[in-house]
Amino acid sequence: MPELPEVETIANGLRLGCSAPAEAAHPALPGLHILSARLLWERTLATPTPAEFYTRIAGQAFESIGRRGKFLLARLTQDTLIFHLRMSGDLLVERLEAPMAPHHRLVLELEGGWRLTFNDTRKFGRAWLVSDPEQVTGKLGPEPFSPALSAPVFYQMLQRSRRQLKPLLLDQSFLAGLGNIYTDEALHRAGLHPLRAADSVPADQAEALLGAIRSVLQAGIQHHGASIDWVYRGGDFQNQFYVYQRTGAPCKTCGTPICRVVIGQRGTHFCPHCQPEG
DNA sequence: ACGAGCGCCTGTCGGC
DNA sequence: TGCCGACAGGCGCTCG
Repeated sequence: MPELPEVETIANGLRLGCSAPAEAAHPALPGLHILSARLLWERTLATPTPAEFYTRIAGQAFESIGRRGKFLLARLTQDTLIFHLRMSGDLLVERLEAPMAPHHRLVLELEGGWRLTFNDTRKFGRAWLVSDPEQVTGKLGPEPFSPALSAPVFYQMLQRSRRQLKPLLLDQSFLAGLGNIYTDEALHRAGLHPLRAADSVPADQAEALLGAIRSVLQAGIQHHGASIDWVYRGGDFQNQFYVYQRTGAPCKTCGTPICRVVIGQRGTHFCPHCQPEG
């Protein structure tokens, strides 16, 4: 579940805790101490070595929870613990005595009988424990909601690239946080073809694209993200899709069947009428 | 500088 | 039923 709105949803849950359904209730992380760590799949930990990780993280406490692009950042007493969920990662706060679900890859034992678990079916997710988060997030492009990212700035960013819009928007060093779903949805809202060359987009359409990116991400966050397949956390943005996974279905705007093509090895969905080429 | 291909993993689904 | 390929919300690495 790992695009910006899903990571934001998970970060909010860890930051604020949850009291609602009793079986999912858990405390907020900030303030809680980490007693010990256990790695169940070694490659989940990008850095440091497991031995150093265990000794360094024990005794630290969570201070704050943040997000940068698709990275979730947990600021600890001394270091920053960073997660990237990739395709199937998830973070859960559970009772220590609860049975261990399949696919748990990293477990932090917390004070008060709780544990933070990183669950990741496909094992693509990664964790880092670093003193400076820039070591991990340093190459990311701007945050989509950054006030510094004005329409003229975004237009200039597009002008500097001749790449196709779809792969460019997926490039995290260009803009941080978009993935396959929200890119397709944003391009549809902006009426832009995914193969369109970035430097061919005029200023007014660049502004519309930035607005579409922000509105689709905002809608995703308001719906607590999208829940697809086996990964379900209560989000329901999947019911709001206009193009993603709607191949052959009528466009909600004009009725034309939605097309699916492969661009940069990623399934890409668009309306050939609302998003004309050139 | 860029795109294509592949590796990393597990699971589901549709077709035969 | 069983097998097999395609596909999946990501990204880093090669190689042209």
